[in-house]
Amino acid sequence: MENNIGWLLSRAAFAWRHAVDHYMADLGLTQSRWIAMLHLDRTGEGCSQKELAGDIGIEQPSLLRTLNLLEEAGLILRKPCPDDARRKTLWFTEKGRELMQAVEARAFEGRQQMLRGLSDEERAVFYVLLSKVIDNANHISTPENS
Amino acid sequence: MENNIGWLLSRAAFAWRHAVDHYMADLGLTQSRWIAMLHLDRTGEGCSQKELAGDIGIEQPSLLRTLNLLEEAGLILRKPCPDDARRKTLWFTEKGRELMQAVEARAFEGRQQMLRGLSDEERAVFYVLLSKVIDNANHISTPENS
DNA sequence: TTTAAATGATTAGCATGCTAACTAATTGGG
DNA sequence: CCCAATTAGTTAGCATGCTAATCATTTAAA
Repeated sequence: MENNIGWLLSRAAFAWRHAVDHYMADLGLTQSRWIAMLHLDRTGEGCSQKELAGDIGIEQPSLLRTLNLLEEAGLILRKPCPDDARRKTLWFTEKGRELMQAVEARAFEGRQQMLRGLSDEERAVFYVLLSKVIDNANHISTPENS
Repeated sequence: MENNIGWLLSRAAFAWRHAVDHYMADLGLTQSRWIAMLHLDRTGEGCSQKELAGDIGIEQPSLLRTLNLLEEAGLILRKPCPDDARRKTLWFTEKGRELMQAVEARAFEGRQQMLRGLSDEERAVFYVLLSKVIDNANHISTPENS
């Protein structure tokens, strides 16, 4: 029933988030938070909020709320940027850096669970299909022509 | 990069919703609203809020907010159920029923756009993959073992 | 029959994502 | 050199989904 694919897609995304949250629960992290942490590690400490938001693929205000919570939780720090007074740079606290190990492990574990029963080939196909849908969506708002 | 599938999944779902909203914009309906309307049509007028929520696959409070908005917009009505004073039955208004035609057409159009470039076979595979992921997610909360 | 358990609707509040609009700081063009 | 345009961060508020808890009604058990 292809007229349910859109709905199925949103349910799958929700289910995935829910499942991963389950894996992270005892670390006290929700998905948006550990995603922000993983990306901060990948992008590199000292980056700006805008850079991090860009790398994650969300808008600045969306990230900002999450960063506030991570900062309150004592996992990250914001420091002024010496070169540009508008910018703030992002850093892990000791506590935050220690948590990363566990986060990485849980993320891996959760991902394996969610993709259980899918062959390597199926995973690759899944990746491609999702990319195509996203691409189609991105080419929708602009046209207006035809 | 299979370690991005989860993320890609959530982005695809978001992109889909966004794109469909774009198609429905001039009808003044957001996704949750037209989904509720399509399902009310499918489930059948006179059903209870609980039934409709179950058919859509969301929780009652999630649906309730949407129904309030649809009612305010004059598209649906809630009537008391003669058999059971706890229940309320759901009905389209004239205006709501008329809108359905357009909604159906737009939903079809949007879906085709989002699945553009995917063969029938790919669509089928996509459906199966999404179902598997959802199934995996549903079997995660329970274990706690091993 | 009288009271406890179950059920439908609601309310309250969390977790995300977004866009729009505002502030402060930097950059660039005249 | 000064004011306009751009940029980073932030605030405000919408759109969804959820769980937990409350209220009223119905059902079931003692």
